[in-house]
Amino acid sequence: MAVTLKDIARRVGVSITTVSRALGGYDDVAEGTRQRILQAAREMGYRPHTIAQSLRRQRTNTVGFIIPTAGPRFSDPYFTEILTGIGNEAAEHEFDLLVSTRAPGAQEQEAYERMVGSRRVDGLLVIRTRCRDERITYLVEQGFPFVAFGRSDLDLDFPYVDVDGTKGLDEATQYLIDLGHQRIAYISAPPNLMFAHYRLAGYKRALERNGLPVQEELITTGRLTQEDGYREGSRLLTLEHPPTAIIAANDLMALGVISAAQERGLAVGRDLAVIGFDDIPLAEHSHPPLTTVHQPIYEIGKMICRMLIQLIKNEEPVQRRVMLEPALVIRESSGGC
Amino acid sequence: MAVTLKDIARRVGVSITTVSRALGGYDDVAEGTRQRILQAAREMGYRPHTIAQSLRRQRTNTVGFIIPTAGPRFSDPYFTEILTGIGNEAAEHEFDLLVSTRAPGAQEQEAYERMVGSRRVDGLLVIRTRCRDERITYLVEQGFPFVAFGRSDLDLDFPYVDVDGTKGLDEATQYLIDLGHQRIAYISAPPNLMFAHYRLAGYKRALERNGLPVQEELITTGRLTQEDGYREGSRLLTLEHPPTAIIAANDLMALGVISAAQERGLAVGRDLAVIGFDDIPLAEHSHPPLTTVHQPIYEIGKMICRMLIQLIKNEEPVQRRVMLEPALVIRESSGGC
DNA sequence: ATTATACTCCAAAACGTTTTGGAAGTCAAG
DNA sequence: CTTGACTTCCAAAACGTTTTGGAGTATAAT
Repeated sequence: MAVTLKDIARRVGVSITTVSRALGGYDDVAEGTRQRILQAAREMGYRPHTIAQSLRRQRTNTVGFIIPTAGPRFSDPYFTEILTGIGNEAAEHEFDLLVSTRAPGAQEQEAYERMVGSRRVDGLLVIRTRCRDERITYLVEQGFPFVAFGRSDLDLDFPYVDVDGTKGLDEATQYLIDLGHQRIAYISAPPNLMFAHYRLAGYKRALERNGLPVQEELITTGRLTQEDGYREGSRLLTLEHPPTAIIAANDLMALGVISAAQERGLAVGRDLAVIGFDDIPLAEHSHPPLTTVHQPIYEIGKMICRMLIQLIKNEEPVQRRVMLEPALVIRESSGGC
Repeated sequence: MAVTLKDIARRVGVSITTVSRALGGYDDVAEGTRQRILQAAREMGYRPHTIAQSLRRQRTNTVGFIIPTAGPRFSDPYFTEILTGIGNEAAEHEFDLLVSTRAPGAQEQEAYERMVGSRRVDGLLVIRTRCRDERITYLVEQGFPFVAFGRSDLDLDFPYVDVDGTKGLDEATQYLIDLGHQRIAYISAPPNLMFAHYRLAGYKRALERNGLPVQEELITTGRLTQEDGYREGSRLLTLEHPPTAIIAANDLMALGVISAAQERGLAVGRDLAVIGFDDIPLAEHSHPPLTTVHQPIYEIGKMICRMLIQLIKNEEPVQRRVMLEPALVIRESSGGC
């Protein structure tokens, strides 16, 4: 059986209270007693019973994270990276991480209600914010602590971190225009995702600023998978007047585009420029290496987790809205280097 | 404030016990009373306090999963997929999932001790078993329920699921030999990983069976990243007598090899055959599509999670050792189709 | 010698459940 | 009218902590 405060108390010949206070570092226990207690605890291999602590303190020291998956064979490396960030930061603060994996929809909403209602976690992390995001409405309504990765179109005040996707796509587009490209296609993200709009806006803004037409036939949408990138890339390349450059809303789709181009015998970087977004590790070692808009995914994971924990502990006034600058990382897939 | 059994009891005019029993579905509460209680619970939005339940029942209904990461920018899609499997299966059984992310080493061991000692989880999932795996020794020693993905070289009896890597690599190698390849290189995994040995053994077995020499210069090792695949691939291709085929211990490295080959102007599938292992979704849509040894990662995640939950509930006699057959998926990267 | 001040300690309550071991009440059978 | 068997209910203990509000004792100040 696991050893409890009671066991230590009995062995040292002292009350449970005193053991608790000695271990808790309070100064109302004599130095000698404290030593005997610490020693006994060590010898007996005492570990506090987290569940009991949580119940009593009304604090679980746990953050929740519901990963919005897309089907069973879901394997976006993006999520591993952000999860690593979140997990490592949580560990640093001695917080645990409760994870759920649910595809967006009713079951996902239920998962949120479960986590909030059952009081298993002190706060939640929301990623990939959506238009009229019900998760956010719900959490704000419940007054439940959370931090989001991504802004919202709801008129609600909540803490978030985001990357300026408009700027990122503007820069990427401008870079291609500067290289002389006139027909630049864009594979956008599902329109219910907030970032889809920001990035699309950046693309359009750059075109317009340079007096280039925004052509509907060059704008398409994919579900952020490599497969969709491949499919949409193929479509674009078989257009009567195919684009000379393709930007994808994320790296995975950009990699799909590269496959599509290579299958057609095009040399990516020479015959066709390709740019992605995210800068997942895969991007650096693709062939050719992918030009992409870098966002510090791991750091963002750490950051939102840190902010949430601050919020929970209501420590120092948290910076509630963090906007990060993306950076265009130029590699070979865009040519011109 | 959250509503408790006490609140319902007061409102319905009945004891806490009765409320608990009504909600728990016991048959010692009158039908009328039960209805009034259920109704009140619904109206008041009652949600059981999981922590309190756990404390009382001495069961957390939570499984733990410590992801062995490799550095901050860790983003192996393999882990997202297995996590999705685990998470979805857990949800089906109304179990929660507590995740930690730790690089192998002292901190990882501590994470295990924390999870076990603090009694926050009812069982653990161990993946990527290692030689003389301390995690396994520890868990067996503690008598703590767990299920592993991967066998062990320890003389211990524990439940696991594994894929026959020897067979997988044997088949892959044989396939290349049948295509006429004589110089087949192999990029192995870090030797502390159990699967590294099984796969390597399969490679050697096939060579020997066919009377081909096992050449040290054609066997190398990478840390399972695309980067290492690229590096080792480059090295192999600049050998005086370069191989005509390269097998990598996982898909990510195989993708790195493809990059290395293409950079040298080799047409993968024609000038060089490449085969991976895992069959991550990325493999299907690379260019050219990657021939690889398929293992059902998502299903394995579900399976080990299901087995663990059975173990915890000590339901039906669990099948303790599951060995899955891998299947060679032939795509273009290996040529010959 | 009294009072004040530290210093150590602890009993008991509380967190929200589940479970045990009856206590009432009702009803049919003897 | 008793007895026994059901049915329906509940008080209290327990799970392992933390925290509150003192109690007791020794020491210092008056």
